[in-house]
Amino acid sequence: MARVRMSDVAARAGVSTATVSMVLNGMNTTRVSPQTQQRVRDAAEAVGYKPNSVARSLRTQQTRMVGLISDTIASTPFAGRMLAGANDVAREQGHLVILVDTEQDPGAERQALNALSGQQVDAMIYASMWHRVVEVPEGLPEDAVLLDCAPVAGGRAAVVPDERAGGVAAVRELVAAGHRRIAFVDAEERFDLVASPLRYEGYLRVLADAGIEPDPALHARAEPVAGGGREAARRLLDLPAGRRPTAMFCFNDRMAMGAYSVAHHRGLSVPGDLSVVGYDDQQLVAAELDPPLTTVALPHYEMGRWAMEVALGLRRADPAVPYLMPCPLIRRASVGPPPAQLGG
Amino acid sequence: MARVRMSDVAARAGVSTATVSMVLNGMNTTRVSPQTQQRVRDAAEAVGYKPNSVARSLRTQQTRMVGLISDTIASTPFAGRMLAGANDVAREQGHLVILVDTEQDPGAERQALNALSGQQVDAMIYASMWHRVVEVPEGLPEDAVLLDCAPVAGGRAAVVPDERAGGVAAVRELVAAGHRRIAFVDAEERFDLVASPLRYEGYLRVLADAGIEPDPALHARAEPVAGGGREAARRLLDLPAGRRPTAMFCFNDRMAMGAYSVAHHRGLSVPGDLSVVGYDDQQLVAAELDPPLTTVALPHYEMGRWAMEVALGLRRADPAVPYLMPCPLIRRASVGPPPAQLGG
DNA sequence: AACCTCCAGTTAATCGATTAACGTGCCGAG
DNA sequence: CTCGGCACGTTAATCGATTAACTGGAGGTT
Repeated sequence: MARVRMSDVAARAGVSTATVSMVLNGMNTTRVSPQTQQRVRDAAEAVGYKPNSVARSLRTQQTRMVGLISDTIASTPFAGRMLAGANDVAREQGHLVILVDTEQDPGAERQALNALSGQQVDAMIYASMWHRVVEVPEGLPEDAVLLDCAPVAGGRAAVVPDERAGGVAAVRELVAAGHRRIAFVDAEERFDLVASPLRYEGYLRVLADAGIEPDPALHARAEPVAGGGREAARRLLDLPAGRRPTAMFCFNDRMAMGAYSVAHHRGLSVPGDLSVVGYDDQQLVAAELDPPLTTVALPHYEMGRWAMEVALGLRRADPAVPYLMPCPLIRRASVGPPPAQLGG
Repeated sequence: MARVRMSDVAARAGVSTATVSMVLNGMNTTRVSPQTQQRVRDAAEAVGYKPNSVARSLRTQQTRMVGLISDTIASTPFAGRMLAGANDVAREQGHLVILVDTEQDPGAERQALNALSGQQVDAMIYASMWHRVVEVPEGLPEDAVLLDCAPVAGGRAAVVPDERAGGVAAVRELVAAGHRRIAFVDAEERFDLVASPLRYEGYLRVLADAGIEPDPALHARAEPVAGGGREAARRLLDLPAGRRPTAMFCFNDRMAMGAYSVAHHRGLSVPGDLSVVGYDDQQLVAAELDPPLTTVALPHYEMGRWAMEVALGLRRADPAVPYLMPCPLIRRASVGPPPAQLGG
């Protein structure tokens, strides 16, 4: 099972390895007669020749591999779509991706950086599995691309979701359905959670455009999980009749799940009595809720593609400011007009 | 920014590259005086030497990289945990993993196989993102390890979840709580879906052990998503009072979600009126349901570790039969005793 | 005839490490 | 004195491809 080398092909075709190399790579084809080219190709086929990319990489100083460092593959189900986007572009370009998970351990991060640069990767992507601001690790190459995170200091190519526009789209959907008392079921404050304030800005903007006075009581914060969503939804639905929201824009789909379950416990129908919009378009969740959840999708696949395209030089990025990837609104069945008795 | 080579270190330390290599790799250390060793190390440090793994790999014929081919990174949120397990072991062993997603396209699969073998990977793992029987792609090395799938023809190292034991654990939990009318909310039949019949076997086994006559009406099949779960749960709860189940073992967490929502619509409380056990322990879902779902975890992380350990020769596998990884029962709050009026 | 130009390849250096085989100087034993 | 052996390294071949520089001969020009 010894691998067959180029010299084996050369011997069989009765030429030098230089000729084999040229023919197989299509370089300087004018210098080799068509007959010889065919002989070489036949020989390669016959012996089952597969080029050794390690040797080639050593010589050409290009590995056609890109390193993808991420802080956590494990803990989020979004990772997959991001990897898929990056992977697809890499494959289209004949590149391979080396995946390293540092589990947010700075030691592992340094080690990974070393391993990848030792491996002579052609490009590098540094990915966060949820949108945040990161301290760029020392030793990350200048031309590395940041994926789903923005560098504290700026100056790097980066792509993040356009959270504000997403918030706008979500709330606009609710306003368009006729709602005026719209709650924002927000996540608790956290220094590195950049999504929350941006989505809130979007929310406020739409209210302003619609001439709706924002009611601070309708901005409920809780832990961004289903339990938090339930807690916040309860507080909101406990408000006196006139101040109670007819719609909730939730920070994420899990909080929306919580809102659903409180509504159902109180005998409120979604969207008959309460409209809900989520965020994330979480796989295997948003579409599975009853009714299916209208939500804003986090463009993980697209961001993955973008990052890889920039990394491979297929697309230019402005290092001054992160690229904002649009978050499309996914219309399902959790938004309807506000209930009639409150309309009048 | 030219990379520094071993010869640079050698020049600075005033020795040959052979010496540098020996010192830095800790080989034959007796043949180099401690002073020289120190000089070499200092020189390496001073010039910031990082070994070039491409060159090393060419020489040693070992790349310290393992190829991980998967059919779909994108479409399942389980992928992450599997990758994480594989990655952790690889890292512990100083290996890197090259990830290739073939998107179940046989062309891409062949291409990936070529790319990886050309890349001279030291080992290879072929992963499916859900448990099934696969036709091993032509060209997959003999010593590749199958992850979350079993080869139709056998004869390969492989690891899959122990679905039967998982079914046993789930149903035993229900029996232990006092239930005797236990439904199995199953997936529709599908030739390559191996989990369903095995979980059903586990279910039947526990009933037999407990002396409970299985009722065919309690084996409900539907599409394995929330909608299917709702449909099946409705059929089951429409059964006449005496035949109605007091507990449901659901094929997956999504079907369990469906069962929850039907129960709630009918004013039934979980687990007061209906106990539910799921399967998968789906991230961001099972624990977030209200009440949190008791379920059987799919051991993705552990299977990922196992596969990588076998691939790297850390552990022996029996190629005759897939290794069955235990599926632990995760106790949360959806199981209780059956309602009293049916107990007497 | 002398010189040039193509054609159709070949030779050999090179990428950056690893490692088997080979010095050298010095000391002690016989 | 001379040979062996050790301590401490060095030389050079090698991994498998790529590619700049070269070659040998046919044919065309002046």
